[in-house]
Amino acid sequence: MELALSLGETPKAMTFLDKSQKVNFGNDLGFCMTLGETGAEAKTKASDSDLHIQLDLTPFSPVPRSQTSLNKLHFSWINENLTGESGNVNKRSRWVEDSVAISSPNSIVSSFQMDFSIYGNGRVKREFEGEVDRGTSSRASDDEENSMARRKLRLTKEQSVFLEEYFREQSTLNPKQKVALAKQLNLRPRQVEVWFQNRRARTKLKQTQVDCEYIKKCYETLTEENRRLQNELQELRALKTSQLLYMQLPATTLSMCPSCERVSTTATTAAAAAAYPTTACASAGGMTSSNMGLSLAEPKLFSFSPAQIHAQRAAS
DNA sequence: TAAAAAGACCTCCTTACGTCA
DNA sequence: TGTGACGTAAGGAGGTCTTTT
Repeated sequence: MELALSLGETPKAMTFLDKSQKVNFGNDLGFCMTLGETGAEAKTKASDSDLHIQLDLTPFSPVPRSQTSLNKLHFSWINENLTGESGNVNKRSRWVEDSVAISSPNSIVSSFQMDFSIYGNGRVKREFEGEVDRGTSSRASDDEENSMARRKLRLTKEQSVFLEEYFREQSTLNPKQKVALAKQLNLRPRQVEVWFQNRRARTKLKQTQVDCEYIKKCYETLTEENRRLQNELQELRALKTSQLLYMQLPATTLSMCPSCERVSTTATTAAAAAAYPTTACASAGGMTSSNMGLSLAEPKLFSFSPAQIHAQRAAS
């Protein structure tokens, strides 16, 4: 394990481009913390006597994973400052805000930035190089700047993880928190803001997908239930009809209207009167089950074939 | 005190870019 | 090496809310 701490005036303005010159840590993680202005500001103030402080921690000091959610990030410095001795997550927000509150434009603290460019596994992130290039390249043409403005900068894994952890606790940021987070992660406040906006959109999209799946399952379940109930209802109706005929109607009162060919009980019953209220049906000469040789005892009571009906008509 | 203007921030939609199979 | 799918950073439009004038 190696710890390198640099305090004091730097011979030149520090930029995060310098990390390419640092030790190759192999699988270890490099951690560069910088106090001072970086990027364009650092470039423009390179000749100033501003104090620049750079702290390199190589690699991360081991931190127990079990303390707080933040500890899982293995950002030891953050853990100490954001979670405090009690590990109370609420302290993080307070500290983040305080870090802004105590900042003044002229203080060293105000220009504090933390480089989260972790270059492990020999993989060098170029995002910040582009960021710095963009900021320091005052000689770039407007066209180049315009094209760079749209250039997409992927956040490092560590930045994303940290933002995710923060988002898990609160999905929105107030302006102070936004600025503080941006400073910690060496991002622009706008980037932090956009990240939270997109993150909320992703959360909402996922929730919508989950809701859709749930509603779809509910729909399928209800459709099946509805089909089952419809079948049951049909059976019950058939059963009820047959019971009514068996229990309430005499066998000889079943009749059929020759004109409309509908089967009914005799017109003298209330049920028949309700079923065939027209005088045509009532006076047309009903076809009784008795004169057709049918019996209510037979299930095929209502099964009159067209030939039967035709024969009955001809006879009448 | 009410109304208009300004600004910040949000959601929604879209675009552009980086990554990966 | 080229390509399409996918994830995501970022831009823009339009709405809402708060503050200022």
